[in-house]
Amino acid sequence: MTKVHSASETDEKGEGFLKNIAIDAVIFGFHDDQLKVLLIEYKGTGLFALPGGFIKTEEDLNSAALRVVSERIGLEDIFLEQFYVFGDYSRYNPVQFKIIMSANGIVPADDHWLLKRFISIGYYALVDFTRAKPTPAAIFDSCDWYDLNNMPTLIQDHTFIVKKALNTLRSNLDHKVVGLNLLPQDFTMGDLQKLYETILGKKLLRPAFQRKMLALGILERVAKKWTGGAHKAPYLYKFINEIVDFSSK
Amino acid sequence: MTKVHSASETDEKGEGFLKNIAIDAVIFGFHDDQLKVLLIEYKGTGLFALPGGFIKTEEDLNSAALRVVSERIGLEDIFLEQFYVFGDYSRYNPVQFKIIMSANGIVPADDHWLLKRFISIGYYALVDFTRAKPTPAAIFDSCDWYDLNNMPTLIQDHTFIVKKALNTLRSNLDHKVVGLNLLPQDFTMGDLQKLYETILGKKLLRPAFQRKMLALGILERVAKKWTGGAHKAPYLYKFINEIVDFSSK
DNA sequence: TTCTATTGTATCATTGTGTTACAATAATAA
DNA sequence: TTATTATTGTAACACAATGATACAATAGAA
Repeated sequence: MTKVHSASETDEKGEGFLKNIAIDAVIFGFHDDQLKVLLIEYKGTGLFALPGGFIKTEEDLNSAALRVVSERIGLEDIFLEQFYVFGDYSRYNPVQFKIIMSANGIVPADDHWLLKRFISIGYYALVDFTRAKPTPAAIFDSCDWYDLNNMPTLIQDHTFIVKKALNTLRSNLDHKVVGLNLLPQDFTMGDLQKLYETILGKKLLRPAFQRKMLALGILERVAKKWTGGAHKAPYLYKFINEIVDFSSK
Repeated sequence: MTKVHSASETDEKGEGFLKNIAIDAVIFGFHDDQLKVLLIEYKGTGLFALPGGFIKTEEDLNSAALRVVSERIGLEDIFLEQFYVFGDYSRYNPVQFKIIMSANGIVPADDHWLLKRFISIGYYALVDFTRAKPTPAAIFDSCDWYDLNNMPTLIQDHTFIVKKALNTLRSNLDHKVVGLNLLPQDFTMGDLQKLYETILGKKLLRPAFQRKMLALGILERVAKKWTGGAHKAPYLYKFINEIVDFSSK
């Protein structure tokens, strides 16, 4: 939920946005053998949250989600997918939003639209860490990457939302080509394996992993090789085309 | 979308419900070797649609979905799961709802809440056909089962929603025990195989199917046998406990 | 008792995966 | 130049899962 970045969103009635519906985005990156999540911090509150936003009156839901994510990281080519809708009544807690608005000099009326109950549609995004440019909105103190297992406390049920997003990512690992979106253009088989191991939270056997990945037929060896340490140079790979889902196999 | 069954839902402002959010339910049943879907017909319009409803102000989203489904089939023990949120702006078409309301003697003002744009949260349900009791609401002419591949034309994007629900069901077939919810208490291995074949839309090999199902360890042989034709009597099985998801395997 | 249709399962081939082993190689050091 | 070392690429084997065929068991009908 609840990036409040434009004048219209602080409007008492929320004209121009759909009521009672928010989008929360779990944006995953991968760097230094760590899964990262993008979090924002509301100005002057010390409150951390997932990036989020609302749906404009004439905007497609998925477009709204893409807008919310790309505003935060400055990229357009993003893997983005709905994973769950969070709609328990117990999520409803207007107090925190009063604090956030107060810290921005807004004293909302009790029937301000942002203090109403919201159903939140959860999206998860996979982005290339090396190209993403975390960009805070006006009412954020910060917008940055955090290690998945070293996050600050988040508002509402956002920690749970991250957990659920990770579970979705894990179970999609067999069906979708995840690396395509989390790794730079070229990468070694070791890089890819590290990514998988980090997402799954367990070690994989190298020969079996390599054999399986090559058998998928979605990797292409780039003729170039790596330079670096005192050992055999690994191949660099890239993904062949835009095949993203191969669940039919 | 858009079962209009209580006085409050025809209220101009939609007091008591969340705005801009609807629930659409794809309720699957299985009978005569056919997958069935429950459809409703709006009174005096010839318009067919999925059963649906809205979320009460203090109601959990999933509870609302359960309420919507159980009101239609009179069962409480239902497998029910979110599968997608339909939120394209092109879904928005208030004309059909004017027709539906007119046919019920309501002439809505142009800003009637039901004529606003709705985001629809799609749920699919699996129910025991033999125990379900399709029950129309006051403003329906009918509420009945239809063969999945012989449905009438549906309003809005409801045909697409059914298609997407079926795809979800198919890809969940490996992870969830589907038969538990679509078959009566006791069934033969042939019944179970027919169900799988119907969902997947293709033939399966009998020995492999039987071996795999038995290996899952979720079936229990009921001592009784079948009586009927001029051949060996099959065993009757039932599902052991409430294991519904075994994706950890 | 014989015949027929269907069920339960054994069997074998093929494929996929876990595991170990080892040759190939890129830098460094002798 | 040659050995050393760390890592990569892949062969090879064992084992499990699955596709496919075959056949014995059996319930009713002829």
